[in-house]
Amino acid sequence: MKVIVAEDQGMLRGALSALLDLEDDIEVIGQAADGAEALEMIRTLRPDLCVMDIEMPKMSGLDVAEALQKSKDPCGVVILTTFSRSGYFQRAMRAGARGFLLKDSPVSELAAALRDVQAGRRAVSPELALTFWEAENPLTEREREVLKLAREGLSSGEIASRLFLSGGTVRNYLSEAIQKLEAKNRIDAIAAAEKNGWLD
Amino acid sequence: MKVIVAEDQGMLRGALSALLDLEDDIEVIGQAADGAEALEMIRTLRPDLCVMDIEMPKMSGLDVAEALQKSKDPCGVVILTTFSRSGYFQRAMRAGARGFLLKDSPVSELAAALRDVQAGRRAVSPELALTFWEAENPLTEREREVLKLAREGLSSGEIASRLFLSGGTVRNYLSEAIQKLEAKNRIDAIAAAEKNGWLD
DNA sequence: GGATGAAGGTGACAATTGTCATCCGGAAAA
DNA sequence: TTTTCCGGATGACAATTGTCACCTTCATCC
Repeated sequence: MKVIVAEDQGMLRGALSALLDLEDDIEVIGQAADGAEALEMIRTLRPDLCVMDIEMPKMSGLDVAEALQKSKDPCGVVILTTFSRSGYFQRAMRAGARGFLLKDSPVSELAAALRDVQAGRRAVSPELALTFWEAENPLTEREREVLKLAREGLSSGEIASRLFLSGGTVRNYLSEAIQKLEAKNRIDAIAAAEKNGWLD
Repeated sequence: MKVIVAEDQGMLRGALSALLDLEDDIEVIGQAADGAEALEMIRTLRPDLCVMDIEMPKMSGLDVAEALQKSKDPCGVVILTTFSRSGYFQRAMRAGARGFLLKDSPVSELAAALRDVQAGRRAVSPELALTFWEAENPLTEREREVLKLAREGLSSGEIASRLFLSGGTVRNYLSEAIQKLEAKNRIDAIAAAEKNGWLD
């Protein structure tokens, strides 16, 4: 089967490609260093599968999966990620990903996952099956937006003018987010949201 | 030459070990998933070199390098890291590391670096040579300590009682840190310090 | 000894942040 | 149509955070 490897960290991308290529039934026909490049490559090279990192520049792996789904591209997606965050997993499943495994698994498991997916089965790291039951993202669009700007170190006032709101409203959203996440202040809230993959 | 690979992310650790082992002159005699395990392994297996990640559980790669230096262990250290942070680089050099490269380099470069170091030369990613000239950590011990607690989402008051200081003093340290780092507030300061590897 | 300066420590004050009660407008239910 | 509900929005208030001018201690240099 023909696969593409999309992963921004050069060493892992190269190592993974080399090892997968050693397998008799797998041929790596392309390597992408960011999401946009991956999408482009899938559309021109038409691989059977794509091994996709989530955290990448330009477009995240999840963005790419969603784009493929929208354009009804037949290329199967196997997500490969460092973090077992419930938000990531849920979004990946909704975006039609057929495999989801952690970068902690050995390469042999990745190869096995590729074969499973190619055969029409799903492949999910056991650690992640549990994640399925975890909480949904409790933040509204607005709250997420404000929290993301706060993460960049902006003050409430700056966030307000960036979003054309009053300062009070911004503080209000932050306050709601803090309570929903059971945090003590905005820093705590940012950490809590990130841990679950609820920002981005 | 006999080497050990210390890296917490399973997939990269396995892939790297497999590929290095394919080289005629390199033999991977051990793999460690955290710093403590790496140190233990170096002392019992006595490899020529160790490929060492920085961010690992229990002991960071830099902690291990420092421990080896203190005990005058002859094992050479090649640091392998995601981030080009000046603080990391400077600390690694002081700890006697002989190689320092980014996880963006291809595996072939890692193999070349191992040979260079084994031959008594240094091996440093070109991106990092510049880093040598970058700013030293401007934060005092106290400021770093306070900033690290702030990063966990603690309020000034909580930090104060944790360190047996008055609230005012803590705010004072944070204020100094904010100014030294040219940040707008504590969140910004935390981000700036982390970017340079000045916390930990 | 006395001057100098660096690092740690303090409280007063101003600015920013977090909380709350409340308001508004549109969609869904009655 | 009226009612109810809910997300979005607001300003008043209190708590927390950031700044500043000023002490203290202790080592260093004349």
